[in-house]
Amino acid sequence: MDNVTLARYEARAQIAKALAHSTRLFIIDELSRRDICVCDLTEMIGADISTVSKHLTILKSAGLVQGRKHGAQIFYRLRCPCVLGFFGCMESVLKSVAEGNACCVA
Amino acid sequence: MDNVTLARYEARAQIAKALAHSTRLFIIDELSRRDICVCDLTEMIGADISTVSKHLTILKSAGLVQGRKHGAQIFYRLRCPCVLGFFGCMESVLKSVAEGNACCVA
DNA sequence: TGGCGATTTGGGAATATTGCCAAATGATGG
DNA sequence: CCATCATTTGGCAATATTCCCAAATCGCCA
Repeated sequence: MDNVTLARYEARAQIAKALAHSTRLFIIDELSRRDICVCDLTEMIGADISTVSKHLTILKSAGLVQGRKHGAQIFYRLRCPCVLGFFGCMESVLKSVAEGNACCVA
Repeated sequence: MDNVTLARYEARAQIAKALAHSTRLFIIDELSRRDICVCDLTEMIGADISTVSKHLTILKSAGLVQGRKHGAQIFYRLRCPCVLGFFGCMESVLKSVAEGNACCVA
């Protein structure tokens, strides 16, 4: 695997890593419904606000969300709704594993 | 976030984690073209065979690939081709980040 | 059965991630 | 300017991941 190819896969892996945490998946799911500020997300999640902020930083670095200032608050929004398609795929995988049968065909 | 909801997100995160490594993304990409045995994958990747075997174990535990014995070799195959859709999404994200414009709309 | 090639497992060191606290920064209104 | 609320950053301990080597296992054939 040459360096260019490797770099391509690492860039992709960075996005997958951003999705590889339950809290961040929750955030994306909620942001798919509406834009939410950090303090509201923090309350929903129940973790320290600095923890939530760092999760948002990871999602932002991956290009998945975007922050927009509104007064002292910062509202986050989903930048790439296509990731939601992946949620559906994850559900089919989980379902097929649970049932022991084949997975989605395409 | 109640426990049931959390468990659901953690199950999904497990799948995202399986995709969160360049080597494993490479493996999935190759397996989308044809079934390949561990030794061939090892040669393509250029890592220790035990490392490749562990990557395959992670993908298998996530329900993404499946091994099939053929003599002494084990051929792996993609169990859930729907993950390939995520590859396309990752490319749009990367492209939109590079160009600084909006991402995929759906 | 014995030996060989293919694969997995165990173990451990290097590295990365997670999540809290404390402190710094930013924005707003008095 | 000062106080206050919202958010980010720094730092650190706990935990998880990665990857090599060595050893164990598995399947086949002589």
